[in-house]
Amino acid sequence: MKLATWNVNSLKVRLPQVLDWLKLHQPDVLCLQETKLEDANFPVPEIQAAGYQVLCSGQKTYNGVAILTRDAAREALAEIPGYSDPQKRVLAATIGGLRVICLYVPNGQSVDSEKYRYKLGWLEVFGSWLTHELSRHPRLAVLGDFNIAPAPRDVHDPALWEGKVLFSEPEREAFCRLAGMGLKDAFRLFEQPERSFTWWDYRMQAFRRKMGLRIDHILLSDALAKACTACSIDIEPRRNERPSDHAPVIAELNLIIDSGSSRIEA
DNA sequence: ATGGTAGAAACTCTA
Repeated sequence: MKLATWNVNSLKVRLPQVLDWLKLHQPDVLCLQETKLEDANFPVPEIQAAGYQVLCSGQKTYNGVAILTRDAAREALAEIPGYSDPQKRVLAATIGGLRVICLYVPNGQSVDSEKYRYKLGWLEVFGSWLTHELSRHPRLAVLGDFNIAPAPRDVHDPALWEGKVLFSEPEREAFCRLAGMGLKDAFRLFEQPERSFTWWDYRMQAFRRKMGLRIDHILLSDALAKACTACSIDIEPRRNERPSDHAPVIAELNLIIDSGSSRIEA
């Protein structure tokens, strides 16, 4: 089975690209971020026509997450229990015995900003909830835009980015804390090309100049990491006309979803 | 020196 994540930066603009991508890659699950749509305006008929069911939690203008899934989802949750946040950034669902969490971590703007403090606080709260989710769901995957480059090799110019938002030490520590809960960075389970990134700023021709960061991730619990056979970044959509500034990330798992019995078979 | 581009929305904010 294939799990994927893509920050589309407006689903309204990117819907044709998403439909093309679904057809080409046929993932079992696709997590979307920055849909920027209220749920009432989500393009459900178009997604269903492509063979996917929709779970979404969105708002006007900013943020918004969704999970597109071939198989039925249950136990959907659109907020971290006990943490009321008007910003729609998290969506969890159980799909055939697999717990999937789609997330859009706050960007943080700059390290001296109120938004940066919100980001670190958000990660703290998310981490506590994740501990609880992991205790209930050994087969768990967290996919999304983490807005954190975990290591120097995930940044085109680590010296330039040192201490900057997306690569600052407190953010990297927060990422390590999540990974330390028994989650594996699927991308780093395999040998990868150097300078592998998932986001390139629209400005200064960053994509053409290969000035990117790897900030979109798929984290897998140990049980799922053992079944993971590949993980890659698909940079092709970043070459499109009117592209998202992010590329999709795909993980392949040697598992079969059995939605009838909600079990997973190796 | 704080640039630049894109999206949504509404003359600005967020990334």
